Amino acid sequence: MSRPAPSENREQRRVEIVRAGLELLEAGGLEALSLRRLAQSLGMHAPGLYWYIEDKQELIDLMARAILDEALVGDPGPVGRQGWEAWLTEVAVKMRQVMLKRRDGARVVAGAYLFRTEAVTGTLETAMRVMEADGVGRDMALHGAITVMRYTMGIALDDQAEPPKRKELMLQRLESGQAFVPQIDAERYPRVAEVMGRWVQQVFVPGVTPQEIGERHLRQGLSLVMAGIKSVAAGKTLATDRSEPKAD
Amino acid sequence: MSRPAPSENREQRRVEIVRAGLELLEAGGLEALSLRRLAQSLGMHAPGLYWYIEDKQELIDLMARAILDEALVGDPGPVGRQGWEAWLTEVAVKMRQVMLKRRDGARVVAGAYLFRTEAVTGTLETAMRVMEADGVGRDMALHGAITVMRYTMGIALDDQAEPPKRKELMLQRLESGQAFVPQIDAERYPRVAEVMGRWVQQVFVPGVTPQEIGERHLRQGLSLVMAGIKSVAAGKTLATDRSEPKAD
DNA sequence: AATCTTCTTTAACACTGTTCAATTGTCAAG
DNA sequence: CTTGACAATTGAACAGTGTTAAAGAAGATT
Repeated sequence: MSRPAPSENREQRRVEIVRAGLELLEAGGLEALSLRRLAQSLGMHAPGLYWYIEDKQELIDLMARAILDEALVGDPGPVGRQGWEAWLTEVAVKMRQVMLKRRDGARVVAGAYLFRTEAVTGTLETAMRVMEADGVGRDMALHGAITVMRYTMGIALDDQAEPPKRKELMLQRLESGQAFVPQIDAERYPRVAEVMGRWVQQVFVPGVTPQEIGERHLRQGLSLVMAGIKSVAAGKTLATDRSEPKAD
Repeated sequence: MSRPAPSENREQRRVEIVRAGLELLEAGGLEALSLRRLAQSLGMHAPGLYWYIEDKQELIDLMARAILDEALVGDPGPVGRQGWEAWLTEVAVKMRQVMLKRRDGARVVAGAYLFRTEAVTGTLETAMRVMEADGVGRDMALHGAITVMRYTMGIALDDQAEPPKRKELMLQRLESGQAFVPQIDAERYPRVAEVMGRWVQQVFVPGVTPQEIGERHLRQGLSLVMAGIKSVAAGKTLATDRSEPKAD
């Protein structure tokens, strides 16, 4: 009945709440993250949470920050002979990883207005430093780094968007060993059907998890973006351009 | 009391429901999209909707499809001397536009598992056709086109992620003519702060709407991706690589 | 005239986030 | 010791959500 520890620090309890929230998320996805359930898992009742957080939205923001921090905080930047390309790629892969680790993790991060986190800013700064040292222009550097992160977000979201129903159906077809024809009309869309069909084959390569396939896809998309950065930076076609992403 | 028209086609009513849903979305965002409100706007009661849709999720899927169709259906492909680069860019811009037109439109599209829509497949097919004709390899073409779309999704989401609170605060500062220092620690993140500060200035250029700024940003990000595609396609460094995005 | 099918409503269930007043436990001052 | 003040928590309630089950109305079919 009586909570015995009133001397605890508030901030400390806050991170405990966030941690519990993340556990709930990991277990049951976003829809399982209700304040009552969260409170119960902490041995208290829902309204009590409002002493620590303003909103459910604030809780989600904090959770999003925690997720991103897990990937970004303490990153040393490129090590040894590692170029900014390889490093940025690894950072993106790590971001994807921590988001996909939790069910709906990507949605949580996307739902919060995340891109002004301390950790993200730090990573951007590091990226700019090493890119500038490599001859990439200032604006181009920041612009490129932001592009990389946004692309990573987009792809992670898409990775997790697949609703459970469809996932089950896929597994069923896979187990029953069916021919697995992707539902693409080969008559009308021959090119897409052909390539998709070929890609789908590779899902069956044993020993390769869907995780790895998604990661490989991310890496390939990133290689496009990176190549674009280098190519444009070398040609200086964008250098005189004033780029202006959303301000805050 | 009594609905007089029983001879209506079910599919027809379905699209009416979707249209009403989109209107509701446009007016009040995702949180205003409740089944009761939707039913009321159609002159019926919430449970009646379940004769037409399975789920609220299905409704959202249909709405997402409708939004994307608005941007993609009937697109003629590159016209005249327009190259695939310029065309794909316009397609992406249009996608962003129809999503941002509705409040939370991007979130709706992202929430549905959208990337197997007929319209999207058609656009991918067209993209592949023109890109192949320009010497881009098959896999590279599809991969590049998908990358463009995913990046567009990511950026649209970010555009709409800004919570109302923060938007108000920004407007307040803007109106009060304050110095508008972006909350970035210039000591620790000098590069980011410098460039961001410069970018933010441009928000004040009169006659330029936030819409246009966001669009310009999208175009710039896309130019990176496009440059990447061309550069990699020319160098063939990815040609022998087996790219394998998520299968379905 | 009775049955079947297609829609629609009423009532209810189990939830949700959130607010408000009342209540505890703890420590310091009178 | 008692009295407040304060931090932390509870119970009850509100307005709303998606969803289900059963009942009802209207036409078409038999």
